[in-house]
Amino acid sequence: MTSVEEPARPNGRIRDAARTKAEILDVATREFARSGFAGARVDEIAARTRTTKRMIYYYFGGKEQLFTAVLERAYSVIRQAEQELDVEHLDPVAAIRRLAEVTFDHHERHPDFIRLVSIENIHEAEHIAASEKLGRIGSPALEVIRRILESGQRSGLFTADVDAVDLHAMISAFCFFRVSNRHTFGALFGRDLVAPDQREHYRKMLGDMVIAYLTADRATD
Amino acid sequence: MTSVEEPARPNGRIRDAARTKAEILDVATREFARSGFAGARVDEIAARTRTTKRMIYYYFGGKEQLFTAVLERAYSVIRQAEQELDVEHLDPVAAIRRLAEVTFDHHERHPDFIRLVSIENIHEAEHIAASEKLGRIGSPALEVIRRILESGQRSGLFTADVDAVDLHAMISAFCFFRVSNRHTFGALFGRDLVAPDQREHYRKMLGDMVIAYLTADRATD
DNA sequence: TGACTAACGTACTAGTTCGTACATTAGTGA
DNA sequence: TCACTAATGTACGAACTAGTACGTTAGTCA
Repeated sequence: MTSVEEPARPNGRIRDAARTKAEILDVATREFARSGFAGARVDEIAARTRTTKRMIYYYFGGKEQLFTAVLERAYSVIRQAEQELDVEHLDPVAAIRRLAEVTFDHHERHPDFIRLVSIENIHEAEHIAASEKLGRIGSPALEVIRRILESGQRSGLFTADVDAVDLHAMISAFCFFRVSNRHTFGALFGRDLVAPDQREHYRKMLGDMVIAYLTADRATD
Repeated sequence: MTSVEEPARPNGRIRDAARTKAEILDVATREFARSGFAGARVDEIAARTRTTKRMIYYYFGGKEQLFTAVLERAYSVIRQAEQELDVEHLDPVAAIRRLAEVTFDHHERHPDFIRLVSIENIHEAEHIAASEKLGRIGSPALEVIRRILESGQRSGLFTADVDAVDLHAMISAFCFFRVSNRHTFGALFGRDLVAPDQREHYRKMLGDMVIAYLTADRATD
């Protein structure tokens, strides 16, 4: 019997379900984003955790459900960011530009999220479809866009025929592509779309594009 | 010894290197696009072919090189389509719109290509980097864009500060996202971006967006 | 016509990978 | 304080998977 004051946990074993669960999700997010669903290894995820593979199955049930949980958490982060959007006090043009910039920034700051969404699309969104939390959840940004658009159209600043979901798709497309296709685009055209010194350039380009589209007088056909 | 007239090849075995190779590439394209690189199974690809797994290794060397060969062929198809682009006789506005539409149509017609590119981005374009055929190949469309832009800017129709690669990225982003993110977008917002009855709508939207951006008078900062 | 080789097929293996049976312990409430 | 359970760890197995060793045959050219 050693008289040395041992730390309270001789085996280094602490119990903290919440921490363990969160740590698994953190590591799984990185691994799935890095290697795709099939490419990610359950053993590898476990190894990068302070716990064991057993715990992944204990808490999540399996690889598939783990990926779904990763997606659910990733989407909840973006939804939270969108909820903090505060642009209603701006005039429509400034509000839309601000919204586009926030979207732009979020995509840039969360490349792992972009990769997860790309991967989920390869799997035809089957995990989203199977998730109760994610089905048809929409996004807070959509409501904001709807209100800004309406205000801008009422005042005659914006062209009348633009739909909120379409505008959201347009903004997302630009932000998403820039990050998701960074590597092939860079390899083929020799230009890094995510280079730091190009950041302001593309941020402005997005805003200019959206505003130009919204304020152009289109020939009615 | 049967006296029945056997077909010329009693074992059904015909030799045709070109056909075998092409068939492997066809099947591999579908399988990689469907399941991703790690998710695709060499045995499955072989099974869907009239030949055997042995031939995949005989002609391509391995799974990795097979994927590279699939990518090379897929890119050569789009480059060929772009080379047939004939818009130089149009005025700049019409030419850009036409170019956008051709890009739009090509993306819609080749969803497997989109998926392969998404997958290659998950792998950070390592196969493109390793391929002699694909490194920095650019695209014929770029040269076309360059010429139209120059002409439009010279005549004062277009704003001066637009770069050809950037414009190509803008057009590609819209076309690519619509196909690549079809499933997650549909699941989250309940709208199918590739629904046939929405096709003309989005095609027009892309053209309007690009022309609006190119002809807008931007406040210089 | 017969020898040579490119093209092809079969059967197998070594290593991997998801998942689980079973054992153990930390905390907690009676 | 003790029993009970949620939380955790270990060891293992069945199935899969990329890749290969070895044998065979169709076409062609000397």
